[in-house]
Amino acid sequence: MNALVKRIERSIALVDEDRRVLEELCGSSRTILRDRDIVREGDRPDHVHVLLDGWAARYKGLIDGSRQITAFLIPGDICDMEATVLQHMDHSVTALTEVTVASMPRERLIEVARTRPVLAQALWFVTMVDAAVARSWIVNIGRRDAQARIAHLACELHARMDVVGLATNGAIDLPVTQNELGDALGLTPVHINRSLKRLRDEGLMELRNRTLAILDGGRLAHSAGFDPGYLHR
Amino acid sequence: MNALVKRIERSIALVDEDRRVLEELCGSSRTILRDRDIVREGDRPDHVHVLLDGWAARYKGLIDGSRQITAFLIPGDICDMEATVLQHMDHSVTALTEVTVASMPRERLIEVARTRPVLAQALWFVTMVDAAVARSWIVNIGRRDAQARIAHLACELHARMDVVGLATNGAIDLPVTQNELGDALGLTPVHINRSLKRLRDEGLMELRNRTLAILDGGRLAHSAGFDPGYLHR
DNA sequence: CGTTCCCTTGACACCGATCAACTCTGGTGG
DNA sequence: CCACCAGAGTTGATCGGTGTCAAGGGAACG
Repeated sequence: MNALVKRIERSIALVDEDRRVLEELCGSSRTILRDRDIVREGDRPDHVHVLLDGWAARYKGLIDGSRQITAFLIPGDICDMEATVLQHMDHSVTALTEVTVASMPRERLIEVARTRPVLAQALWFVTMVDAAVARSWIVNIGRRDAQARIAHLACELHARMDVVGLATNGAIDLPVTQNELGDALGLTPVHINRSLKRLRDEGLMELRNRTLAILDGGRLAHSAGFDPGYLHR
Repeated sequence: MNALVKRIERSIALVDEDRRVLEELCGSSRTILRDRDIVREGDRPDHVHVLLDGWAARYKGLIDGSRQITAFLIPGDICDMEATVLQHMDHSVTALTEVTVASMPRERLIEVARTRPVLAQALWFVTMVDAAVARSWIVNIGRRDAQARIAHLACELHARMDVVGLATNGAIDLPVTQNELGDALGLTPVHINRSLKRLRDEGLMELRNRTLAILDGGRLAHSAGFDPGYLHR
């Protein structure tokens, strides 16, 4: 089943007709290769993309060639809601793995939002959660040391994957390199590596073979100061 | 004139009736003292607050007693749009100065959004810009050193104040302590102070008597890697 | 005229960056 | 099947930006 629908129905009751309209909106999908951009800064896409499978990342590039990832996107996330109301994208979204995305025609989406209040509310909902996650990243990067930052991100991703049914008893697929983690957390890959080792040595979590295992969720969340309220499940 | 209306009309054309409805929504206003919270984490406010005058800040408190500011709010900004669709606030908003806020009844706001598509679009617009600013803060805190961070924030605030007509040739009122700047930028007040001194010594900007003077906008923006695109003016 | 914030400055400690080398793994082509 | 190679992970040594601690100065306010 469509990950977006699944995610929404965790929080908002849809009638059959809503669900049908939503799934029809996501009708046409295509696959994009790893390291390809799904949308790029400056674009004004006429379709809004929904991630159906795989991992993607929002990022902004800096003049010195580095980049900062501002969000990890998992199935059920919307890549470029911005495109509906703003003139152009102010950041890019890239595929971290091979992904499949659905394309919702922009005009049709706007019309649906106008004619089906519950779906409009659902779109508001996912947008606001997205913003809440961004704010929590500011807190994470601004106030926590490397180890807690990684731990907090692990908790967030596990919780979000759980919502769309992609978490199996304390483990998720996390096909993200240490380099990319560094770009997301404002740290160097070297330091990511050292901090992962400490988390592993302390029996809190383990990232190996592109899968993240939560070894002690309670202590991990505590050490990260993780409070899932902002995810609004 | 209402700062929210002014801000929206910079980007979206309103007919008289839209403007009238919007100003009526902002009809009842009150003033709140400095250091008082406007909304608090966990609240489910039945009114949505618009900042009409003064400065406020979104923040999240951490267990160790510190806090991270995730946004500065200026006239025309909405404090708690979250309240319209989510169960509860995931962060607090506090008054940095004495402020005056308008209270829009939640239900009435939702009804207006449903019946007046242009106003709905306007609400989307301010929400998306808010999110874009949050993402740019992630980049700022994640990738720039102290001096560039401060410079970038200065550029952002000047640009935003300009939109609502509160910037006068390179200077804005900025009634924010160095302590609060530290809470916003993930730095200690001591280091904020040193970095402000360097910015002053290099003739880039000056913060004194609660007013920010941009001395050399070009070099300041360059040193900060500031690209105003994300503000979508 | 004292008190309270806020700003300022110095000395020192430490977290994370940088630079560099090596290992491991999976994929590719001879 | 094996040799090679590129990307990713790992680890050590050293450097630098920022935090911490501490003390003092200045302005607003009762």
